[in-house]
Amino acid sequence: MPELPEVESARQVIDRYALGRVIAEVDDSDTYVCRPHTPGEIRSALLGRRLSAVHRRGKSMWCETTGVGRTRKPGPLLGFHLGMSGKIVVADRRGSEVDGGDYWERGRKPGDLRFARFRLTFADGGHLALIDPRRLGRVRLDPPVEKLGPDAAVVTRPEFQSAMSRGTIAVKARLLDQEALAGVGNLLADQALWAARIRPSRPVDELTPDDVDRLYDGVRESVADSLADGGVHTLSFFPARRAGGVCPRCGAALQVGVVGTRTTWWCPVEQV
DNA sequence: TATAGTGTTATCGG
DNA sequence: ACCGATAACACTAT
Repeated sequence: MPELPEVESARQVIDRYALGRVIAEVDDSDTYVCRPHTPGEIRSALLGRRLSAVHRRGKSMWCETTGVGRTRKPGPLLGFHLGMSGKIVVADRRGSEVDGGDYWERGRKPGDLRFARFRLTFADGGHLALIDPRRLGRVRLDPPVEKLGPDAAVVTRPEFQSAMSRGTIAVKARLLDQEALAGVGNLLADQALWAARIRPSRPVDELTPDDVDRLYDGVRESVADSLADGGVHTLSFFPARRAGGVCPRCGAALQVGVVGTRTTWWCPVEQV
């Protein structure tokens, strides 16, 4: 289930395997995943064009599109969000697939399009599909990416300080706010707060400048590690995050609760 | 068998 | 304006 590193690997799959191919057909019939568009709206915007570039900010991706004519006229942006169960697969003419890695959905067999909620068919016979059993993902034209905060992989310290200022909300809830900081999900948030030794329920207005500094380091380090190691499952705090789990540093029994509506694990001894 | 879940968005109430 | 809670989505893992 995707967080920032999994979205980045999906972006790389599109970048490497889908760019430049001409769009010959579009299945945008899933009205929930393609909301607020009506069926055929994305199709008619994309037919005959090609994907020319792909970007990521936080957990959102979008493709630039261009016409195939001499002018390569820029067209609408095609946005993707993987939600909680989404996965991008790109296939060649023979149906042979590549995807962003085996990070979830271990049971799915390559080529299984049962849960394809959106599909571009290319003129060469291959396709790009969003596989998404729970339909929590999203495909839309011209996604509002300008509303997102700075990307967690490249956010600067001053930007982060600004994102953590104002209000009284729990620090974990703020980390999860994609308009404040884009790309931190539930697991990365727990990891970063554990690394910084900060209790997830601490109100942001009670954080000291030193707390914010350590949290910045924790976020950057957690994101960098998960990007380097291929996903949030590789994070050091992840294995402890279960019933009976103990703090990997001090061995204390972890505490579990709900913060910012999400299940949260933390070390009650070290995270104060 | 029952329940929780690595996400987002909209809405309601305080 | 801010914040917490809830529902919706529909499937998988435990």
